[in-house]
Amino acid sequence: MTDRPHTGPPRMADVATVAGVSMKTVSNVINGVDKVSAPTRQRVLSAIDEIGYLPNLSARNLARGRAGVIALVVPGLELPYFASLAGKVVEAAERRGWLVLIHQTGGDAATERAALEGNFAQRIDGLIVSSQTTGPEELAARASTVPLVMLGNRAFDPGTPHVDIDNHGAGKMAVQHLVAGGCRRIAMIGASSLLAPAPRTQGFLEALQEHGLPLRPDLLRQIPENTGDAGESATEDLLECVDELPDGIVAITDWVAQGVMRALLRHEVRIPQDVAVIGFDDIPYARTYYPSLTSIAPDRRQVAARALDVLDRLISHPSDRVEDVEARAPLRLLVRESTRTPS
Amino acid sequence: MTDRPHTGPPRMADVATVAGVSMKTVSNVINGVDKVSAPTRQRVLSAIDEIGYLPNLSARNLARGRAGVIALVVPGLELPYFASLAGKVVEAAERRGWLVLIHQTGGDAATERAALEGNFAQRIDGLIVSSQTTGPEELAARASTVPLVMLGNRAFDPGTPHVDIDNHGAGKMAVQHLVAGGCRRIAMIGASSLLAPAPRTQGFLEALQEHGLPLRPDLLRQIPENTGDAGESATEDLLECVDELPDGIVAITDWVAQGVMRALLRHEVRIPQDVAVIGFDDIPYARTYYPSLTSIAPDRRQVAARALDVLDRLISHPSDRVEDVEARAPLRLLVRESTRTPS
DNA sequence: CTGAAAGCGCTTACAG
DNA sequence: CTGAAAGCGCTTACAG
Repeated sequence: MTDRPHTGPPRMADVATVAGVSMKTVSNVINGVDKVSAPTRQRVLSAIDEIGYLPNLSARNLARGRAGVIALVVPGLELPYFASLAGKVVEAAERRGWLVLIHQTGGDAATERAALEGNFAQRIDGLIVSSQTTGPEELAARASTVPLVMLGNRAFDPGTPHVDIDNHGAGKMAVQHLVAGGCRRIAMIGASSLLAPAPRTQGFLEALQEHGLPLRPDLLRQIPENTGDAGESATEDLLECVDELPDGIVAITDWVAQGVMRALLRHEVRIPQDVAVIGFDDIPYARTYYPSLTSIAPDRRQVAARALDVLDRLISHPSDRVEDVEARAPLRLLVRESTRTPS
Repeated sequence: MTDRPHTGPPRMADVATVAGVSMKTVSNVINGVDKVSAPTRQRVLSAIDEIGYLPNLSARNLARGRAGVIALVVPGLELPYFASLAGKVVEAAERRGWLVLIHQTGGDAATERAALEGNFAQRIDGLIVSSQTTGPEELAARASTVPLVMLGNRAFDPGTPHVDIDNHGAGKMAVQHLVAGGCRRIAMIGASSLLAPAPRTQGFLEALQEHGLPLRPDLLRQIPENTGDAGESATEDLLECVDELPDGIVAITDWVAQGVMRALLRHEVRIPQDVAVIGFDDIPYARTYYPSLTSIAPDRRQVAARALDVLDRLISHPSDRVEDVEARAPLRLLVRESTRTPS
């Protein structure tokens, strides 16, 4: 052990002493700024290893004028979808040297607005927001200049950096899968208004048409919020009001789908024999429901990685044109017990 | 707007200028160290408000010799139990001025060991570990001196700071609830070995005895890991091997309970009419299963708050006696559809 | 209570 | 490529 005239954890100066170089060189090796000759580089790396040096990020960030922290704003980690997403974001951020401040709004609009403005207990360098309630209006009203990336399936103005999935395609994909399994009367729980159909509903409608299936307005149900409870009561309602049962149900999210399945099971409707059910998001528990739930979802790891790519870019080059900073994650269909496969 | 000879976000020096005091006084007001006269204090607070000052935590932490970061080590945010726990820890930490580095081990033993040693990409001031796999042996082998608080239902050596629930009491409570609902043949999925029963199993056994119910070894099932799959196959096994069905099942976790319910439903066993099911943890989705799951769990907010109390203490007073740093969170029984209530 | 100043451990022009 | 030094924005003895 080389003795250092210093108590406490090793500092960059200690590395420099051990390696017999200047701090500048150590810094160069660590941050890969200037070129360092291979042998020098090796000596520095050995010294780092020998004394167990770990950069002091407080000092680094102070010198760089950064916080080293990005915030992830979600309704809450109680919701498996956001929890899983947060896990992927944390991982992707760790790889890029960011620390993630997870901020839970509890779905509260005021809390969310404050978060959009970057009002946290600490300074942050950037912001990722995944929310059901933030839309174009809220974003237009934003005053903060903290770089922001939106996540999720809301429609945004063209100028908003966001990572999204192909919702139109997802809606089509759901119908196609149900039709392939033999469904002909397909309902949608959590559809948007037909007057201004959201992309997923649009895809749903388009696929019906492509397969020559009639549009039955009474099988399209709007719900006040995308929760299990809302899905359950909408399905109860559907079961009572409709003269003939649907043979397939597209639920706007997996969570809603679970409510749908609860209602069906309570009415002793068999899944998928009587009614097939498909959701979106692939929440962790979709695969452990009974029956397990077929779902359409992007690879969340990819969503997180793209969001961080975009955010990194916005932080490093604030002047980048926003048109370039949209990204779409590819979709996967995860077939499980709640739907029939083509025979 | 007061003009400042400075670009970038306002600094403490700017607050001092505006308030007409020294930086020391501003610091005193913010950190509440020395007494500051009420009028001075007011002037400082107004100045902070006026120029929108937010302390630079990198600078503060650098000066204090802290990282300002604690790590939370969990298997993964895909698991609703740990996700929910992480949410509570993040909230409790935010209130105390800590930033939480969430580290997911994926259940990997080597990754977990590295985390126990505090080997992260960044320096941390303390560590909270919630894990199914870390036990007394791993902790005894620990070399790091980074303050650590363990969370969860494992048995630890007396010297380990940890926040726990009364597992023995939880086991008893589960049986008592089932018995109150009329159950007489009670099984346990995820029991520990009878040779060295863990507290929860012990409580289970004790409660059986207190109610004069015989111990039926074939109704006690060990499982390799606490997952839905393991619970499902153990229950399948139980249903096939046993001559008479149990009328109540205690599952070691809610996740396991879900597997139990899957197996029961598949065999067209009615819940709770034929078999009542109770789990532990109150994972977010327990209440949306069909049938919704009765569960015993602590208030996770309290668990998180206590863990941070303990960790705060360990960080501030490293010499504190460890006997003082254990904490137990009170239990709640959440009665739902999967069990019968006393008639 | 207040002020001037050193120091935390980095990064980064700047001069060699 | 290297070195000496200023500066990031705080905290905290220290002298008043």
